[in-house]
Amino acid sequence: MQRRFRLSRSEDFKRVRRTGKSYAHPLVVLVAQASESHKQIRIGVAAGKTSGTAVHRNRAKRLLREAIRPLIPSMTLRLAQDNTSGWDLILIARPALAGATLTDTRSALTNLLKRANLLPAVDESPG
RNA sequence: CAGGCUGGUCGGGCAGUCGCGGUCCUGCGUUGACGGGAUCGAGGAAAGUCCGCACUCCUAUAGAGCACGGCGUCGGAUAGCACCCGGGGCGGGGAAAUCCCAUCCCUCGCGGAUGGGAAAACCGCCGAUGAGGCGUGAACCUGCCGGAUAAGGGCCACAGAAACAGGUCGCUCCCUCCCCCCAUCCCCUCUCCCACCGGGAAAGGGGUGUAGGGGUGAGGGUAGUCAGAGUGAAAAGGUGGUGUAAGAGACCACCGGCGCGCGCAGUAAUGCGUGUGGCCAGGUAACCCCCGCCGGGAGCAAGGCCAAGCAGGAGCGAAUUCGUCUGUGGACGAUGGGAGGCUGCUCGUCUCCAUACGUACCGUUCCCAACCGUGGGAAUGGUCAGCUCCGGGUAGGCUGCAUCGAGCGGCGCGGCGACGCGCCGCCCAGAGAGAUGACUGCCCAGUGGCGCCUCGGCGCCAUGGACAGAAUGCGGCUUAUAGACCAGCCUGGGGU
RNA sequence: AGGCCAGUGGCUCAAUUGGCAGAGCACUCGUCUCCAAAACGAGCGGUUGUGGGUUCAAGUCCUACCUGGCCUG
Repeated sequence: MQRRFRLSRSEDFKRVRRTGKSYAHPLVVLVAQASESHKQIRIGVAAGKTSGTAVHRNRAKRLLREAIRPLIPSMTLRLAQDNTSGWDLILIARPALAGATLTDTRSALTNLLKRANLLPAVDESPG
């Protein structure tokens, strides 16, 4: 995931965390909010101190980025279908993510994105 | 072969696919939220932040004093360092294996577990060289380091007479008093001898007590003394003797410690030897303190630059008439005027202002009323178009900041070493919600299982790689770390 | 990045100049009660966060580490 698709501003994080809608999973938490200022998907990744030391925090964030990377084209397709505006997403790692594999994380993310109505429900093979 | 210690190196490798960040180059009928290529991309600790620096600001080549803090054996190394290197002193640790014995267990053997012990030689230490004693004695590792004579203060619980110094108990000496014993003297009784006036000897009892000797007890002393006094972590050198009224380093022999002098070794700390002196010299300075040395403070979220905006500050700053309506407070319109925007300037156009300053608004102080909110009065200060200049802090962008450095690698030389010098070669991560990841295959250590035999090797299968992620940089230290390899040293056993 | 503080029984806290680790609540047992509660009495419960050091002696002093919390911009 290239850097320009990432959420990086501190005020953006605050706004999404305050007004966005959240979806929880034992491995990860998704917070999503529609945005009118741009027409794309921006994704921020966070791992708190409860995730462990710096090694574990970095590993959790890499895992989340690698897991959501193949799901971005489906989401853009879905947004093109709805002709809606852009979306800001935040993925927050939970402590159990340290022992998870890539496939576990990817299925968890697919589940969350379908619940958030950000993936085409008909498409059963993402990526 | 088994085990130990120390030092050093590495910290999985190769290939493929997808993905991320930096730099450079590059493509275009589409200059894009576009594509392509090359190259580079975590560590020995990046960590903790315990020290020392570079660099930046305060703020100026941080210079002096005080306070405060840190450090403190000697020499060296270094830009610097308290922790680096090499010495010195004092202290602590130092497995197992081998042999023997005891007990227990079992698959009964040259078995295992636990506990205890270990000769000679050699070595180390104590002991004047010795005799003797102690030690299964190693390699090696590790903690600490100014001053408590001869600046001063504090503290040393409990116990103990006493915690550092005079005194207490005690031991002596002297004086006084009481008592006892002995000797002298006197008297009485009995026995024996000479012998018959009597004398002598011995035993027992009593009395006297002046002078004499000894002992016990009590009281007292400007007396001597610290040998002894159960305690305690610690009690003023140790052992033996001389000596004395009693004692004591008071004196003597040997030894221990400290100070001073000399000689030798060493740059020095210090060590060894020797002479001498007096034993007055308890511990604690990781208690205050004294001596010597060092330190200005803050930190890359330091600091610099940029655009916009805001708080705030300073300054400039114009003043006409006419008409209509009216509740006479004002409102509207016109004319010209003022300030500014658009522009390089003029014209033009647009916005705002205007006798507006008052029965306005905002504060402060005082008085009155009121339960409060508040209201009334007085005094006093400020504001009332707009523009110009200065101008923050935070957030944002650029920078500091990623190639020139206390830099890295190799070789050689010097040094025990930390390290230094010379030559050659190289440029080596740089983000900013924070890049180095994921998957697959093979190999390499390691572990487990199975099979084969020459009994420690081979083959197959499965499993499988720790601690940990740069954020201004660097040098030490500390802490975490699966394992692998190399070198040196030491102990024990076996073979030759 | 820098600075500061704390860690003591299950919980909340004391411990003066280094000198026998304590209090309240909780728990257990007993008295009281028909039974509880309350009250009263007794008891249990500690490697003072961990390691090393100084000292005769460490909760206290020094040092290294671990955990938790707070402050500044």
